[in-house]
Amino acid sequence: MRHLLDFRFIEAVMRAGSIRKAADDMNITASALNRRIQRFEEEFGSQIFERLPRGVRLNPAGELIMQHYRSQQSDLRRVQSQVADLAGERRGHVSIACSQALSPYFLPAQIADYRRSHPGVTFSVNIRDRAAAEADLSSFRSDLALVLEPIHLVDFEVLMAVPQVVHVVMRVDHPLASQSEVRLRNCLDHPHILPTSAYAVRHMIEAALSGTSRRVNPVIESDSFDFMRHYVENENVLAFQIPIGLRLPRESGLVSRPIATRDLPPGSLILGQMRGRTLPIASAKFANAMIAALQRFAD
Amino acid sequence: MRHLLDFRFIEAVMRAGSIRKAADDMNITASALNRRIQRFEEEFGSQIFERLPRGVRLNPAGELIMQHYRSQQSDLRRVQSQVADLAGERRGHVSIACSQALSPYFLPAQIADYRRSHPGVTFSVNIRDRAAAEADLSSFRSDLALVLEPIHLVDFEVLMAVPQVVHVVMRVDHPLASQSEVRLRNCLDHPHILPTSAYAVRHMIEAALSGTSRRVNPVIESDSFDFMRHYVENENVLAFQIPIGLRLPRESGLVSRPIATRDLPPGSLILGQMRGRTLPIASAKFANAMIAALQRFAD
DNA sequence: CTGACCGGTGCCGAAAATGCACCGCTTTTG
DNA sequence: CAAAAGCGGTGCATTTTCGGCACCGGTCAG
Repeated sequence: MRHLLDFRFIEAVMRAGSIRKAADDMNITASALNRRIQRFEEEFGSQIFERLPRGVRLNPAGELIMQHYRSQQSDLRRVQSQVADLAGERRGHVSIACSQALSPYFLPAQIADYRRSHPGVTFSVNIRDRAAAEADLSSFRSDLALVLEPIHLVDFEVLMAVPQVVHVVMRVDHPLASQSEVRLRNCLDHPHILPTSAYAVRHMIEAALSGTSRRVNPVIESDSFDFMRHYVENENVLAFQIPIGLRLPRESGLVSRPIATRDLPPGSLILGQMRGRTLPIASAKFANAMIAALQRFAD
Repeated sequence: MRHLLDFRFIEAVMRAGSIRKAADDMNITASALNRRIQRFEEEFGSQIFERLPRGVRLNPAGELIMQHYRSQQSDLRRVQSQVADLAGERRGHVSIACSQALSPYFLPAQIADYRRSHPGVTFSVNIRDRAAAEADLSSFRSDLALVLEPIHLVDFEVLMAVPQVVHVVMRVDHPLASQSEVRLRNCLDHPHILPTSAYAVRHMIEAALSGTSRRVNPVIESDSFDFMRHYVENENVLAFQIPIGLRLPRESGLVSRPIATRDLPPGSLILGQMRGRTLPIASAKFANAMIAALQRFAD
């Protein structure tokens, strides 16, 4: 690195014991080297070489300078190696803002899978509603966002989108469980619970009802899909969730059924970044891995 | 020092958020600065800035570079101070981050005393809350920190610790003024004012109450102990402060009483530096002087 | 004394850095 | 939708810096 050039010359002079010999070693003229030394001493504020009749020798200040140089050198090597690791994606950090639906199954599996091949990469996962996720992107708090039906799409650059049909979650003994697809209005006829209006599922359902006379009438509102999932086990109500956030084993006593898409158009689960931004290597690579996984999920 | 020039420019760009603004700040043209950045990135082997539509922003490699720069800067200052000491001139600079309680009496007295015997030594005093003080240490903005109850990050090295019993400050006509030691719960029964939660005194009181049903209920919250001290003169409320920050002459009309230590354990006033760092001569010597003074204070 | 070797300096040309004008692009503004 | 304003980046002429050459004064070995 060029900014350490003076130190390299100083080191050469120290080793050679004279400016002329060092100049010879470094393939420059003695006068040029001499001036470098003098200029350095002047701006450092003190001599670093003792002038002897037969050459020069480091004085105590010079010893300190050399010590400083070595520490500087080693720290720079450390930085460069860290950066190299960063670029080689053996190391790095990925920050991602995502909807709650991704938190139980999809994202843990994705990250674990990625980390099996890139154990040096670390992650920040922030659960955000769709407004906050985009805010995180534009304030650089997150590199990536994986959100259902984001709001603005202005600062938001879509990397991948997969449709998600909203499902209704209920106990197996619920009357609607016998149907393979349920109508939205039938859901509203039964007690149901809904996320708060900050969440896309609520927004989608209300948008679908906007042209009709029906309105939602939730017995419980919550900002936690996890809570709502588990509440269904305790009271025979209907909850809503998208398939990527669902995994209902037989022993859970719960089932999910898709809502007819003519009642409720599928929402888009969108992976995005801040528009125009060049992502860190690790984040870009992880985004590619997720795109592939979402592709498989959509099929 | 000229060899750190590139870093100074990089720092300017980081702060300004754009090359053009930084060029303006540094009194060169944008093209020259632009080329400097590009040349640096080329010889460093990796980009340092993300290019955004509205400017540039440090990327992770750039963060590492800046960290490297700060450490180099501080180490160079150390070397120069050691050299100055070598040359027999007692010069140097001490930068210290401290809690507000130190600002009225202890630190001015300490510094004035030190400067009587070392008039060539200059000082920077930065009042910081306990989180910011440690941040200053690790970013090399301060050599020393003198803080009540620091958060104890890993890279904080304790040089000296003295216990400080929290005192309650009130007017002489306050009902509690007749007691030589007051119970914390009695304080809460009277109108009281408190520092914001960034400060250790607030944190200690809330921690002491955490196992109880009592809560603080301050009529005023402030980040200025000086303001709070003087507010007590205007309304008959209780304020809190540690003894090192207190000196209440009779004519002030105020008195202070210790809070029972079984209610509120004493906090530790801690002098510390960044772990593993070799301080400049001036700072190390001043630290020793302060250690002696704190020792006397504790007795 | 002499020649070899040393650090240091004046001068001049080469090289590097800078300033200026301008490009292509995006965002903001009217 | 067009104009204006900012942004990073680039070609070119100019200025500044740096290196090479010749040379000086001093020390020292033989």
